[in-house]
Amino acid sequence: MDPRTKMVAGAAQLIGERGVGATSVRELAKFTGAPLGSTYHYFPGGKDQLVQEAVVWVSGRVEKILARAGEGGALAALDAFIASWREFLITSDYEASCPVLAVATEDTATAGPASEVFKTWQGLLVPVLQRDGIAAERAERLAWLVVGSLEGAVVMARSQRSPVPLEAVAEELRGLIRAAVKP
Amino acid sequence: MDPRTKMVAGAAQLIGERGVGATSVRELAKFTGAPLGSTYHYFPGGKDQLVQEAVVWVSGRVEKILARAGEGGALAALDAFIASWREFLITSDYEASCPVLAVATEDTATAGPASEVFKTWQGLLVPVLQRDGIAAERAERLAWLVVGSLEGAVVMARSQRSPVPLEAVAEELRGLIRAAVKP
DNA sequence: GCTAGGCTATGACAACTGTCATAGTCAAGC
DNA sequence: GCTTGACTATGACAGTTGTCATAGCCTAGC
Repeated sequence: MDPRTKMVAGAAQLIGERGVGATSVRELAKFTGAPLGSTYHYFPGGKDQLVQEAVVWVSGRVEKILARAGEGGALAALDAFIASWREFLITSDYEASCPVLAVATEDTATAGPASEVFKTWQGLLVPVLQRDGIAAERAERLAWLVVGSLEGAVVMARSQRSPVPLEAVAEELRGLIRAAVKP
Repeated sequence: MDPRTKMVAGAAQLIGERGVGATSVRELAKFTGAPLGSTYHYFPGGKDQLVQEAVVWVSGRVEKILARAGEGGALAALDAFIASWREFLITSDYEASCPVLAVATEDTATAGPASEVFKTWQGLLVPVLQRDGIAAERAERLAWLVVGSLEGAVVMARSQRSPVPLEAVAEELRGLIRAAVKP
């Protein structure tokens, strides 16, 4: 893994664990084994650029999951989305939450890309829901519910250090989508 | 309003707008019109204590809303919960999101109280749902969904600078609770 | 073998952070 | 009127932050 993207991935991880403010450039360099000097070689835009790239990097991974599973229908997309968050929480031992949400919560300088990411995820879900026979307006709403509730559930699961909030939300979401798709 | 609680309230506001890391003690003092020296007079525990008190202060307000509206049944509680977040977003002109979530997202030093707050909110909702005839396990899950999805929706609405995500989530939540209560 | 350029190493800078000590103010209670 | 104690004002501290300049390394390409 090339050192540049290792820094981006490391930034995503650290931001997910401690937020943007508590993630210093020095610490990130140490964390990824890169020299501090390299940071401004790879990222002339400084910390802001690093944070932004971390956000789009995370978004790219999620988009891939969503796009691939979307072909299998709404329930498959939902399950894949849920599973990826579950795995994310478990492999981090409930230390990390979504870096995109962390960025969106903090200062507004780098919040632009984060805002687009949320819209992108929601926008990816909408046609999948529609293809399963859900009306456009309802699909828009349901897509917001799925993205919003899972983002919220991840924070709460991490904070409780327990899978319960995520699984509860997942179960209700499944029932709701199943009912919306069926009739 | 006594200057001490003015600092607590100000901390809650600033944390909701910029996160814990980006909220400095000096800025908070200036923001609330209090002298810097007073901070450590009122809060010998330093910034951590301030952050913690801000979290419980916010929680107290929400608990009061939830408890009062809960007497009117599940739908009333839900509507009150939604309304309070909507007002929160509008009066801050979509600059603020939930301070508790901001704390929970960032460092783990002060995350303990935030974690309890989420559990408290969820726990307040459960008996209200049960009293409307929803089975215990389902009520637990629905309560997590309500708290989690609204927390998520607030972040996304703020980030989109638009009420759409919140209203979408609100509408779906209303439908779900209405259906769960009825039969 | 040598040279150019991507990368590293080191160190510095000004600004800011949380924290605290100390001295000063000022109103309430005797 | 005086004293006590809550509060304010000021300034300092050590550490950390983002940022960048400069000097060195070290590997491709000729």
